[in-house]
Amino acid sequence: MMKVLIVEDDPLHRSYLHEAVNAALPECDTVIEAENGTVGEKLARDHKSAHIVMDLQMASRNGIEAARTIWKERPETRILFWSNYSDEAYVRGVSRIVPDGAAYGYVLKSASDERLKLALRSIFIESQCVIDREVRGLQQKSLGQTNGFTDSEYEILVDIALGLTDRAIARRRGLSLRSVQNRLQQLYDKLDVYQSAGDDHEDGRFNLRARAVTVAFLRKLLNYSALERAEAELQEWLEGK
Amino acid sequence: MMKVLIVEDDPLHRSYLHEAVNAALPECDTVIEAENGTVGEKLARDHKSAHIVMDLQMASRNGIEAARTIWKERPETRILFWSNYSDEAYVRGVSRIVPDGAAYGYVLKSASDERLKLALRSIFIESQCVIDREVRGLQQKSLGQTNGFTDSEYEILVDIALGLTDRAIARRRGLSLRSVQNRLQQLYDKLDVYQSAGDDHEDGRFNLRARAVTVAFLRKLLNYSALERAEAELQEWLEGK
DNA sequence: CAACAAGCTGCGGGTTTACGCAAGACGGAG
DNA sequence: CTCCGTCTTGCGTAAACCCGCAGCTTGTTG
Repeated sequence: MMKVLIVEDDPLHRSYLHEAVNAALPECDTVIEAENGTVGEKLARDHKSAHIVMDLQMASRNGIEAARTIWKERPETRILFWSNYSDEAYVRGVSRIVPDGAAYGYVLKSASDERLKLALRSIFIESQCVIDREVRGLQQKSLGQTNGFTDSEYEILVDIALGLTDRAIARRRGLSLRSVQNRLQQLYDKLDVYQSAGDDHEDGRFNLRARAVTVAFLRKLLNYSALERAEAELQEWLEGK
Repeated sequence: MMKVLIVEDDPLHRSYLHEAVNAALPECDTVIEAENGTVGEKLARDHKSAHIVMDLQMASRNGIEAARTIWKERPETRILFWSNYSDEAYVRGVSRIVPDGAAYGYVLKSASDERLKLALRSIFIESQCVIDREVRGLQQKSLGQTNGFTDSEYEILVDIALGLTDRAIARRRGLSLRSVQNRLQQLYDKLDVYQSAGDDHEDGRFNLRARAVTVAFLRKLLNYSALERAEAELQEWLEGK
């Protein structure tokens, strides 16, 4: 006897998931559906669901936000994230909110039926973590600093993406002005903002700060949902003086 | 006797479209499918298709790019854009590439079956333009300057989003440095970058340039695909000295 | 403990931005 | 033709940004 909650805003994908759950989990007797994050949170609370399949990238409230509040209330909830993309921004976002020892999964929508069903069983029955191969790669790269970004660099990146000044960042992160600028330089380095800047002549130069943000976007280090979340956090911080 | 080409990367949506086309257009005897923009372009060329349903936002080559090259080769092609979102960036992108007098449509994926079928018939049979109500609103707002952005403002926005310096923009657009900065100020005005900057104390100020880009992103004036296109154009311009 | 890498911080200066002020240029309304 | 609004441009200034140099604090390793 098991209950599964599906949070996904595309009706086609939702019904596909519904079928997949039925096929993969005969022991599941109830499937409920939510068409966005807000409803998802509410249903999770009402039904005390312990098994959730969650889309990232929904209009009303994205999957990461929803998962965060759900996990905050009930950290043992098992969540399978089912996403179109493997942007580093998503991967980072998810791995930042997963509670210690929680079982979760990250499967791409492009995965085969078979893989999806396997993941469903592994996570919901066996309480194992299942991370899509492709996603795994990113995770490795971003945690091991080889060619990846440390948390502090990522933090700085987000801050300039939000449009904060050096001074504001310094205040927010409790650093001196110079330290902030140091981190910026590291960031510029890693993002290769210089090469594209210099080219050959010192002709068409870039504004490093703005360019860094763009490059990060193009490399999927940032995306809309990450920005949205960061902006919300920023507003929160601004309230708290 | 009619041929329809479907360009869409999500298999679920693709087969849904296939069915919808069959149901709405009995006079259509052949339906071909492409799973990304690159393949789409090729098939369109090979089959000389005059009727296309096109997703925006695909991994390999996005719908706007594909549509552009297709229309360049055969401007009388009828294209129905079928998209998840109505970002201003998409709407603007589409309306920039549609040839004079061409029949095209823009329908959201959230539209009902009925509306999709109606749009298919209107465009492919009657050669009429069909624009989703919601999208229409944006279009109006963005062309009429009320509360919207002029082309020159939008141009500047893209340029700073790309990370160009004032000087570089001036060269690229054939303006003086000061003119560029004027336009920037207009832009900052319209994007309301000041209010959020000043707040109450002149304490936590924003970097206007970076902030403008973020705000534009959050308001869907820009999105990944627009950035991608702009970046490609920029590189092209850099080549041409 | 000594040695060393990594990160924080202040100082100083060259460059880029943001923007007020004001003088032309252009185009439509009266 | 004249008046007026919009757009462009130059000049000048205060602020913000980019960054090399150098002194300090840490945590790590032999």
